[in-house]
Amino acid sequence: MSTATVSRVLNNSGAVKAQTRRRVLDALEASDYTLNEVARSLAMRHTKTVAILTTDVREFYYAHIAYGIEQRMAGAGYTAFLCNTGTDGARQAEYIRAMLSKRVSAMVVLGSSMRDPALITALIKASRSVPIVLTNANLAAERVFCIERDDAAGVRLGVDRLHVRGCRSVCYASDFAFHSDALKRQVCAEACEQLGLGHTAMSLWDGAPRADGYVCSSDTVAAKLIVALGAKGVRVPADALVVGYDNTDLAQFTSPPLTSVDSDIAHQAGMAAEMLLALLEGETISENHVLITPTLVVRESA
Amino acid sequence: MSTATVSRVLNNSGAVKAQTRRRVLDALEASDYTLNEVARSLAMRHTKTVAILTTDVREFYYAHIAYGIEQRMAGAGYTAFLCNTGTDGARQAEYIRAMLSKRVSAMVVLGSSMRDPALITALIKASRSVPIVLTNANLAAERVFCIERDDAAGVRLGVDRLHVRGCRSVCYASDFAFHSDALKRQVCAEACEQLGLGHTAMSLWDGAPRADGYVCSSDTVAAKLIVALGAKGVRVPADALVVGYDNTDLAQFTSPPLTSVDSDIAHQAGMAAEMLLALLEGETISENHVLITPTLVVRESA
DNA sequence: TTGTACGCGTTATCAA
DNA sequence: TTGATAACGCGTACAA
Repeated sequence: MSTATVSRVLNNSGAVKAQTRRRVLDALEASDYTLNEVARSLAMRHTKTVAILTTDVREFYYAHIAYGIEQRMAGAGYTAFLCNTGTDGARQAEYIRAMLSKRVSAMVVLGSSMRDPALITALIKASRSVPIVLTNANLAAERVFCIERDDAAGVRLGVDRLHVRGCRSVCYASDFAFHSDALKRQVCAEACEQLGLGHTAMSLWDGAPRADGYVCSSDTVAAKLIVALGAKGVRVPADALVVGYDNTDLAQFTSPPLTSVDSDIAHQAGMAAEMLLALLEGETISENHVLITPTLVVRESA
Repeated sequence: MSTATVSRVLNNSGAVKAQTRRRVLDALEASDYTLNEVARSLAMRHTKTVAILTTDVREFYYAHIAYGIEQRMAGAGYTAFLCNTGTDGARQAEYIRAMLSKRVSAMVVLGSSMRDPALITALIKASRSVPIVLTNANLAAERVFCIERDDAAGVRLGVDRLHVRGCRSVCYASDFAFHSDALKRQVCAEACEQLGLGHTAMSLWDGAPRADGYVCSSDTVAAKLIVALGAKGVRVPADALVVGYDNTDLAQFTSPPLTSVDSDIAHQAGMAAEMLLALLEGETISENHVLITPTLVVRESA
């Protein structure tokens, strides 16, 4: 009963006589022994863990992606660390260093604006030692892989819908909480111009400018907008049309229910996980930037 | 430059000459060295990690608690594992064993029905080696600590409100997705009886029985109910009153906005984290069952 | 103030 | 088929 033999039965590695195997198994049972993964990790030089970094899991969108990734990785024998980094670059870099110290096998970061230099340098430094996948973010670096939903296409879907329904002027409504807002807003303006539509943008807190169609940055914004509009006597969809974004549960519960851009979160999480797994298998993937095309789910608000 | 000296500057332990310290620091800088926490963990026999086990982070409630716990623990130097266990006891037990192998310093499990024997035995076995805190769950065991919101009080708050507003018959509405439903339903019935109110219960899918007041198991259920009621020509709050539960973001966006039972999630997460921390400090806490008293946030639906 | 040497619980190599 | 034994990278007595 040497440690070597025990290790062999635990890992089904090497050859061991059926009789001794039984003996070991029994002894293990009796002594409520639990394998020490940290020792194993040290010896094997890998931990079978992934770091999930998000600004805030309380966000519907991130909670769903985090869930999808954790589940898929768990199926492959990996365990997930959860990091709520907030939006401060220094803090995010701190988390990244911590995860590197923990020797995670890979990292995935959900939807951070890639603007803060502290974050960026930490990320590309990290990319030298572990595979990194970004979702809803874009960073051009050799060994970091990005999965983005195609927000340009998503916004265009919304504008087209408003156009088809006869709107004359559309407004991009947002609380500008996310880095994706800048792009969306711009795309919205361009699409309107192409279609000959009037265009404005608003922050929710500014009070609504006059428009007969609204493309919102999220369902939450859309819901708030409908309430705000209602308070001014503007009824949806009779007087104005509203398109939400993300097609969350909320879209079913507003009145009227929201027409919303759906970006297939589950699919996105799945892609991220598969990419992670492929990278961990050592596969070399050539395309390090994939775009997810959204669809429009039509309900009553537009 | 021996490993011992390096270790000393890294941990500020022992005495080391300022000059050598500088020399070590410079060398570290130059060689982009990253401390190996797994080796340290093995040597120190603790990992500074907590396991957060939840059935599903996509649930608003659990995402918020997980967030709160992760943040507080991170502040204390701990890292969090995220486990989406689902509701199957065997699978939950599997996750618990895995976390034990990873040598987590503590575990917190969010809102699982403590009915499955596989879960229970795994949990009390685990409690022999690490501190365990349960939130929204109840398990009488020596070294397991529970934090529960007082659902009895919460439901009573709702029923009282309906009573005060003049309802004659109330219905407990739920999709019966959670283990807490059984208790809530029963409490609702008792409260109604005490007040001389008619009482029924319904699953959302059964079609609404006739009542002029509804206490719901969640805001989501309340939102669905309002829509279903509307389809039958029953207007809220004119024809019937509806009370939601959890006071989530959703409560602001339904029409009418929901009166909802608020259980102060942030507070609950805070308590869980503090308790965890106290336990990790080796403090012996006598009361292993604390109840959080909810309040009623009044809006327009009741 | 610094360095040497051992232990933490595994896996892996090599003899037996 | 099995058992010593050397890593893995860190803290830490203990000695220098």
